[in-house]
Amino acid sequence: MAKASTKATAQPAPKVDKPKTSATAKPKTRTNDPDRTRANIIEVATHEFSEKGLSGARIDEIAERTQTSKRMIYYYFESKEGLYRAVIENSYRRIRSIEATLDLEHKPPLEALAQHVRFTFDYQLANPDFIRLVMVENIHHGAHVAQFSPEQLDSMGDISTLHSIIKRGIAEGVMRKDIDPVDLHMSISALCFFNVANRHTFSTIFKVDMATPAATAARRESVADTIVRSVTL
Amino acid sequence: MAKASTKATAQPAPKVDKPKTSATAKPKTRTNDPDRTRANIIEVATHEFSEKGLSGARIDEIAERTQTSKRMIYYYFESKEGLYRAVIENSYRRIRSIEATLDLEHKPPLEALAQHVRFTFDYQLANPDFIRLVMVENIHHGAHVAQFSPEQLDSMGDISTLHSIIKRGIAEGVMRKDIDPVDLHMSISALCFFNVANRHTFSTIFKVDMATPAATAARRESVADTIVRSVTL
Amino acid sequence: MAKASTKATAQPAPKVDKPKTSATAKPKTRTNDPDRTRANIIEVATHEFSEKGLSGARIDEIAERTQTSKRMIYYYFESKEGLYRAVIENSYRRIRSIEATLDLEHKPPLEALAQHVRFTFDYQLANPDFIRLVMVENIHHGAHVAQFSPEQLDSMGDISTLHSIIKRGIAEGVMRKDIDPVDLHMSISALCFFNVANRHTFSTIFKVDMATPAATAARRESVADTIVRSVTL
Amino acid sequence: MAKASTKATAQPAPKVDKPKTSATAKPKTRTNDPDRTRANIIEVATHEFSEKGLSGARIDEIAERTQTSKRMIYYYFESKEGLYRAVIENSYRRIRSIEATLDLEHKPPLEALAQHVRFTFDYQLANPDFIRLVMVENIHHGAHVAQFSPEQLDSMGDISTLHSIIKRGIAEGVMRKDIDPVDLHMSISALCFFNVANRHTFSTIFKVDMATPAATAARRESVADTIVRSVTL
DNA sequence: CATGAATGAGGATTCATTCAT
DNA sequence: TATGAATGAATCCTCATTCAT
Repeated sequence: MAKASTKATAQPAPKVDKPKTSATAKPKTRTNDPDRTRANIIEVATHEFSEKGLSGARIDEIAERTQTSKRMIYYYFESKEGLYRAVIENSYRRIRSIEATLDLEHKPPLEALAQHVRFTFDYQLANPDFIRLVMVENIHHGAHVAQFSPEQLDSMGDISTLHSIIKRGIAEGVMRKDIDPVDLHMSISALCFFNVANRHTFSTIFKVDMATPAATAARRESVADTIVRSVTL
Repeated sequence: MAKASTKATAQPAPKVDKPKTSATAKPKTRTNDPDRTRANIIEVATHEFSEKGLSGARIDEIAERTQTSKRMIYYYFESKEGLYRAVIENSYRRIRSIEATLDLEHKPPLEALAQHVRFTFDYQLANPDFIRLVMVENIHHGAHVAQFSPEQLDSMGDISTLHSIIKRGIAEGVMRKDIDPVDLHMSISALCFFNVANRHTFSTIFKVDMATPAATAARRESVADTIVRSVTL
Repeated sequence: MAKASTKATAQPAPKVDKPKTSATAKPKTRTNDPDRTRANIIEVATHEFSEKGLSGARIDEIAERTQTSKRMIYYYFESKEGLYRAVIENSYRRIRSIEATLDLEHKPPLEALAQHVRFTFDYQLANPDFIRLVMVENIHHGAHVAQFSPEQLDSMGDISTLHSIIKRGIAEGVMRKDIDPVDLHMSISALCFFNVANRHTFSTIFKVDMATPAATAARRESVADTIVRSVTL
Repeated sequence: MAKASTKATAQPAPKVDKPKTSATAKPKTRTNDPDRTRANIIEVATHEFSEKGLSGARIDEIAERTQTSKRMIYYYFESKEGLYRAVIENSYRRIRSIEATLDLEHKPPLEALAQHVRFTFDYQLANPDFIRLVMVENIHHGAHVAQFSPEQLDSMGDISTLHSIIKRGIAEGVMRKDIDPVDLHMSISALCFFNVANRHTFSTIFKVDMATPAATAARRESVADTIVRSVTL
C-alpha cells in the first residue's frame, strides 16, 4: 500500500519566516449550516470507508476532502467509529428510500418479478459504494448494523414489494406455492450483489470484462431469468 | 517466491501439532524448519487477515499467535502486504486443490449439477476464512490477485468440471443449449458466496438464524434447485 | 540572539533558554508557537545530523533534546529526510545571512582579500556544525542541495564580495588579470574548510593540536598569505 | 532515502513446492583462501562505507556483494565497527604504499613541488573512496584512526618527500626559509581534498561541471600554482 | 570454513484524538 | 463554531548479530 503523503514533501521553505495562515489552501467556506456540514462529511466518509474499509480509512483524508475541519468530525460524530456508524446507517436509509419507486402492481407477476430483479441489479450496479460498505460491515461481523433500532431494521428488511408479487403470482397460479419470500430475496440479493462485490477478482480470474454494456445486459437477463425460473411451477 | 515450502501448503484448519509446553509463555522452540515456520505464519495470518482485513490486521498480533517472532514474518514475507499476498495466494491454491474431489462423471447431468452446487455450498460454508479473504481482496479492487501469474489464474479459473456436466446435459437433452459456463459458474458462486459473506447483516436485518442445520439445509436445497431450474429446458 | 525569538531561523548555538524546571523530566510547556517549535527542532536536529550524519542521527534522540515530542517532528517535517532537508537549507541560509557583514570596500584590495580570508577562516572555525553538514551532504552526493530552488542556489553561490575585491585589485594593478573568481573562491573554501573538516584525522596523524590559539592564528595567517600570494602579480 | 528493497518483492510463488536451494542465486565459489576472502570483503566494504558512511552502510548489502556470506564478515572482523576499522586502516595503507613512487629528487625544487602537488591532486581524484572515507572518519571525530598504532600513524604521517623538496628549495635559495612542512602539507591536502570531497555541493551551487577534463586540468594547475607561489620568496 | 535460519532491540512513521485560542 | 497545534500509543519495519547444522 503506497504510503500516500498528502502534503507536499517539505518544500524548501520560503525565505519568509512566518507563513502562518497558509493562504494557498482550500477556501473552506465557513458553512454555518450544521445539516449541510454533517451531510458533507457523511458523503465524503461514505466513499472513503467504502474504498478502504473501516480500518483503512483515514480521518485525516476524510477531513481533507471535506468542506470542514477534522475537529468538526469529532464534534458531530464523536469518533471514527461513530462516523462509520452514521455512514452505514445513512447508506442503508438511502437505499431504502429510493428503492421501490417502481410501479409493479399492474404488471403480470412474473413480469413484475423480472422487473424487480432487473431494477435491483441495476440499482446495485449504480451504487457500488453501498455494496462495498455492506462487505465492509460483514467483515466486521455486522457489528454496527446490529446496533440499529428495531424500526431501522424493520424498514431495512421490508420486502413487502416482493411479498405482494409472490402473493399475486401464487393467486394467479403462475408461481410455486412454497416460495419463501426471504429465501427468494436472498437469492436475488446474492445474484445482484456478487456482480458488484466480486467483480474484481472474478473478472481477473475468468478474464472477462464485466463492465461492458453487453456483458452487463447479458448478466442482468441471466439473473432475472434464473430468478423467474426458480419460482415458476 | 524462492523460499517455498517443502510439503504443507499451510493447512489452516488442523489445530494439531502445537507442542504447548506447560506454562503461559510461548515455547518458541527454534524450529529451523523454514517450511513449517512459513506455513505456521501463513496459517495464523490467514485467519487474521480474514477477520480484520488488510489494514485492520496487526503484524504484532499475528506474530504473537505464531511459533516464531515478528522478525521472521519480515524475513520470509518482506512486508505486511507481502504476507497478505502469500495468504491470498495460498488460500486460492488450497481451495483449488481440494475442490472437485467429487466423482460426478457417473451421475445423470442434472443430478451431478445439483451435487456440484451442494458441494460448493458446503465447501464455502466450511471455509469462511477464504470467503472473507475474497471480500477483503475485492475491497482492495483485486489488486493482489491481479499480480498472480497466468498459470495461477488459469488454475483458479478452471471450471472444467462444470463444463463437462453442461456438455453431458446438453448431449442428453436435459439442459438448455445456450448455457454459458462462466455465467452459470458465477450464479453458483454468487448464491453460495452470499450465504457466508453477508450472513451477518442479512440475519440481523431479516431476523433469521442462518446457522441452524435446518436453515442451512433449506438454503442449500434452494440454491441447488435454483441452479438446476436455470439450466433445464 | 540568545532568546530564540519567534521569527529567528533556528539559532543553533546558544544553549540558553531552557527553563530547566527543577526535576529530571522535561517541562514540555505546550508552546503553541509553531515558529518556535520548528526552530527548536531544527536547532537540535542541526547538531544531531552534524554529529552523526543522516543515517546515524536518531529521531528519538532529537526529540528528546527538544521542547516537543517526536510526533511534532513528523508534523512539521514529514520524515527524517524532510527534517534533514530543512536543516541543510536552514544552515546554508544562516551562513549566507551572516557572511559579508564586513566592510571591505574601503580597504586596499590585497588587504581586503586577506581580511575576507581571515573572516571566512574564523567563521568556518566558529561554525563546525555547518562544515560537518556540508561533509554529510557530500557523502550523500549533494542530493538534497540539488533539490534547492534556483533562487536559493543563487544566493548560496553569491560571491560578489570576492568579485569586487578582484575587480579593484586588477584595476589598481596589484592582482593578476586572469583570476577566476570561482576558482579563487574554491581555494579559499578548501583551505578554510579542511581546517575544520579534517582536523581530527590530521591532528592525530601529524600529532599536532590544531585547536590552540597559537596554532589557529598561525594557520589563519598561512591561509591568508597563501591566497594573497596566489593572486599577486 | 528511498527504502531500497533489494530482493524481489515476494513473487506470486511458483506452483512447485520445493525449489529449496535457489539455484538461481550467485555461485559463491567457495574460496578456501582466507586472505582472498578477507581482501574481497574489505574491498566491497570499502566502497560501501565510503558511499553510505559508517551507520549508513549495511552488513547485509556488503555480504551480498561479497563472494562469501555474512557469517564470514563476523568471523574475520568481529563486528561492523571492526570491519570499518579494517577498511580505514587498509585504505590508509594503500594510499601510503602507492604514493611517492615519483622520482622527484632530480628535478629542480619548485618543479618537484609542482609535480608532487599534481600527483597528489590526481591521486586523490582517482581515489574518491579514500577521500570519502576520510570524511566519514572525521564525521566520527577520527575515533578509529586514533586507535591506530604509533607505527601506523608514523607511516601515515610520513611527509619526508615534501621535507626533502623544501630542504633543497631552501638550500638552492628558491624557497622561503620559514616554511613549515606540516603546514604546507596541510595546504596541499586541503586544496586537493576539497576538489573531490565537496564537488557535489560546490558544482551544484556554482553551476559548474568539475568533472570535465578541461576543468580538472585548470584546477590542477591552479592548485599547483597556488602552492608553488606560497613557498617562493 | 560455510550457510540459512533466527532474533532482540531498536528505529522510523502513523493514527485517532484532544487542546488552546 | 471553527482551526491549527499538539500528543501518546501504537504500528510497521530494520539492523547488527548469533545459532544450528
